[in-house]
Amino acid sequence: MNDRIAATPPATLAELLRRGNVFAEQCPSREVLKHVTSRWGVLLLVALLAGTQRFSDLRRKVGGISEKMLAQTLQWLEADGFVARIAHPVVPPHVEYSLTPLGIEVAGKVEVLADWIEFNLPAIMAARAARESGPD
Amino acid sequence: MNDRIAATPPATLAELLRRGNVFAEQCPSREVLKHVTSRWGVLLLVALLAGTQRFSDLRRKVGGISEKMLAQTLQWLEADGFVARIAHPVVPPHVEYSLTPLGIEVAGKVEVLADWIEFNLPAIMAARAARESGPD
DNA sequence: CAGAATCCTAATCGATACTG
DNA sequence: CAGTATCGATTAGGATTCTG
Repeated sequence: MNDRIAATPPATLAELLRRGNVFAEQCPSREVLKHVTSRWGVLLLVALLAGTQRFSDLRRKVGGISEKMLAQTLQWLEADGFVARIAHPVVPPHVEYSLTPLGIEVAGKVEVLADWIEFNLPAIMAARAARESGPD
Repeated sequence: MNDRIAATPPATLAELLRRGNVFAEQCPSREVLKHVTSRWGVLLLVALLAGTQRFSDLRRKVGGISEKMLAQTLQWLEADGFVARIAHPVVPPHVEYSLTPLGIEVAGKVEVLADWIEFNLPAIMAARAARESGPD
């Protein structure tokens, strides 16, 4: 990755940002992060934590997702090595999606974030309300 | 929140997805998640972990961000209670942004995710390469 | 059933210019 | 300096149709 900032030794994204470098946008990780944190990426990853599922299962489970977005997001995640796709060559096509070991890990991180937000929603909404009415 | 699924007792997003409900899209947490995982939201949160900073500092530090997006994203995060904005009423305007306690927490989760990706990029790229050439 | 292809709309983003 | 306003370009995303 980042050829031009390769000199910086042990740099996580966080490190880079703290230092002031931050042209990490030309780094592949930006792309991966985008897939993972995309609207449907988050939901699909968490949904797939429940185990192997078929295309239509996911479509039903995730809800408002269109076929197009489902297919596209699955392809992103597959290309990133997070999702494994297994197509059974039977007459009515049967394809199963599951998380790879790598995918299980990211999905875990995403789930932590999503759950934190869900859990802290009351506090968040409270802070929002307090700001609106309170300290004008 | 979610009036219609209020019956479900202790439901995290993950729980909802695993069960098959998942119409969490009409839930405020979807919005918060969107702000937090947005392209610039991620970067700003992590950047702000370094401490209080001014508008132009953030603009410089985050890099490719436009003024518009910086202002907008900061407003989102402020409205969600993650960022505190302090404007000093001096002649050349001086405004400082920092994370609230709540913001420090989410930023931490986001940082974990971002760092995981950064750290595992080699493995991700390897998986990608292997799939392209290998098991046709 | 799984998905590719097409078309189309609405939202997003970025650059520029302007204001207090 | 710290924004807001506006506009054009890009993109995400949805609905529909078609195929193996």
